[in-house]
Amino acid sequence: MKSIRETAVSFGVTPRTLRYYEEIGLLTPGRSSGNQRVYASQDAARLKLILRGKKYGFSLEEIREMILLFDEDRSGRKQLERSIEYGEKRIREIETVISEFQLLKEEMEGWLMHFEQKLKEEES
Amino acid sequence: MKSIRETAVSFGVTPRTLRYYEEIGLLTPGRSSGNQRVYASQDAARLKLILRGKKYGFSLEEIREMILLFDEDRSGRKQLERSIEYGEKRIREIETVISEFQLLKEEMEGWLMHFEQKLKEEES
DNA sequence: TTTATCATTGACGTTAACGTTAACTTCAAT
DNA sequence: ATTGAAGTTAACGTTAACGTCAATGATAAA
Repeated sequence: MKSIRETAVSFGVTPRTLRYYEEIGLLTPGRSSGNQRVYASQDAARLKLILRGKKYGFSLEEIREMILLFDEDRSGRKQLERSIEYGEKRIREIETVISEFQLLKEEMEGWLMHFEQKLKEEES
Repeated sequence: MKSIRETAVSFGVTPRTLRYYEEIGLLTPGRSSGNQRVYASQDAARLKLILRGKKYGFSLEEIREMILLFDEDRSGRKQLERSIEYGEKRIREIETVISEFQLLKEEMEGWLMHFEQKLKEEES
């Protein structure tokens, strides 16, 4: 059971971020006798999931939808499969970005060779 | 020579976007006798560059800096060496981005497996 | 020439994801 | 018991990248 600051520090975020995530329904930590937030391991696990999702370019709203679908639909797996498909679509998009960057890199290398050639011409 | 709407439509953006890009110094189209913006092929080329940069996740500010550097390099032909140096730096940066994206893709596949595993647990 | 669009500048509105401040309350250590 | 750090809610502030008027001028089609 950790406090809000301990949790925040261990995940590299601010307390405000944790309160905000709770505000939009992404986290639901417990409360102490004095009404202070207490974060259990399940909360930490969910936070880890959220931060990973963010890293992968999902908006908090998208992450919320995926988590809610998962929570609400434990018996019906149809929605869950759709969540997975959604993620796989994202992966394919990333693959596209990678290949485009590779193209850009090759373009730039060609552009550079043009100048390197000019430089050599001036040396001679 | 195209009007603002023609240009916007052909690039899939709105006129507001083009005015905004001009406002922050990303585009500098000419003006007609009646003070209306006219977009030449150079402007279209630059717009293409901007949109490609956006697609790769660069902010407009980052794109602005890159374009300014690019312009400096092109006008100062005496600084060929520095141009090449800059280009090589950019290529190394792009290589970093590519490898980061590849890592991201792998991690994301792991993230999805979290859901897929839960799916299998429900099956049993 | 008269519409019917289209364009211009200026200014305020919008959304996401928090930051910041205020005015308290609770906790931990002395 | 006191004090200083940390927590609470509520509400307003911030930034990027435009969206959306409003008032007015320019242009193209019939």
